[in-house]
Amino acid sequence: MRKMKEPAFKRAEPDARRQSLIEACARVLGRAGAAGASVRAIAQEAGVSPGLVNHYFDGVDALVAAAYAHVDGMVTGALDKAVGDAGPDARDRLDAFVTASFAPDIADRHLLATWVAFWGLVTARPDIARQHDEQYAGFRERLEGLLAGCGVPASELRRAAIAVTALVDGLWLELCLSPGCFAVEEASGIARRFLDTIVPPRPA
Amino acid sequence: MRKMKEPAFKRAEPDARRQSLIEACARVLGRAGAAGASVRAIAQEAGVSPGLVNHYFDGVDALVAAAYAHVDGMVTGALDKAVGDAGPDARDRLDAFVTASFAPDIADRHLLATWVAFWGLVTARPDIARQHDEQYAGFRERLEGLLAGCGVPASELRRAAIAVTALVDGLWLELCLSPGCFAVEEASGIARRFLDTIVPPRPA
DNA sequence: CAGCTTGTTGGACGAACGTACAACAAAAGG
DNA sequence: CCTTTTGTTGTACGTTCGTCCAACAAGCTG
Repeated sequence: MRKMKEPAFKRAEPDARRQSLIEACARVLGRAGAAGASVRAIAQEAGVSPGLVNHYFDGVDALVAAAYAHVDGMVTGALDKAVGDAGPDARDRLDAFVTASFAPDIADRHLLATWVAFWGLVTARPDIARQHDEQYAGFRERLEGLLAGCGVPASELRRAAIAVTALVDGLWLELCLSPGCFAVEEASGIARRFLDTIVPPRPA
Repeated sequence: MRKMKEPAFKRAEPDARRQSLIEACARVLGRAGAAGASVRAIAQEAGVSPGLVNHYFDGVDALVAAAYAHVDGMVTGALDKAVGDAGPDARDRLDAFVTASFAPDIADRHLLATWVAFWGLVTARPDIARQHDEQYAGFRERLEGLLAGCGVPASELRRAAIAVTALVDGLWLELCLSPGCFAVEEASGIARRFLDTIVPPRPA
């Protein structure tokens, strides 16, 4: 039997390699927290040599920021899908949005780890603080659209979006940190009842 | 002039020394984040030699946990003082509680850093997760007392406390992360309006 | 003042870190 | 098949980390 010399490694498209590093970073963060997210650990998780991390990213911080953006995009995608599946009714779509925020794969400790690692960088690094501002504004903008569809007047839109975002985030955070404290159904129930107080009742 | 030989160091009561290390840890966390909170940095901040940290705490994690407990105690104290200063009316006391949660020295980036560092440990360490559960339960219990005083029925007390805690925490978190996004007055206004929806109106 | 207790020091040690770079090899082009 | 390109490797370097512990000295006791 002829010995086939297998390639020692495979080249990848730069974007694909970046993506695999980002996902490896998110996995390491979920498993070992920010303290364990070293260049070596991430490279090993991605199955590449340590040198590649610095070849694609300017240090671990930039990689964590990219991982945050990636996870944020996944969450946004999941929420958008939930809204799309909810049908045409505006209030149903809004309810689907907040309910999906507490789905098991969203309100998850491993996802929280990426968020926490990112928050840890916001304090010290102005450029990352700006990234947070932008992504947060995007989240609120999306929510404002759903609220407007439910008849929330434009003058109250901003305030309502801030409030709903805060409540959902607070519930989501506590759900991740203390999963046994209250149930997912309680969280979405609380959020929906809150929506009742800021969304005009449906026309009969 | 006689040269007085000053002592090279001063002994301290164990509790006082622990306290000074805890406060130094909180300051370092606020300045440099969890990444910069090394044994050496904390010891230097406290003005002692590095060896003392391991003499009083089992590693940096335990010190961070103690710093979290300390900061949490300070926040609790500030909120209690605000409630005490609010007078006898139950609703005034409840309003004071949530308003004080957004005071400049509470909704502060430097305080958030301690929280974030602690949250980063919750994921990986069961004992620290338990500590979080306990302190969070304490916060909610306190809030339940205020809500009960306002006439919230016992059957809804738990749900209401979870909801208010989540909203306040969500607003507080965003206020720390993006101070320019909305004002403190907006946050407390949102929280108070929410309280109107779960607290029975005052008797005329 | 001498002796004892122990809080405190400060450096030694190995491990792990981020960084940088020369060598290598996979894939593409001629 | 040879050459070129460049994604990838692996290592070496200096730094910083947490841990440990023998030596030191502050302050109490007698």
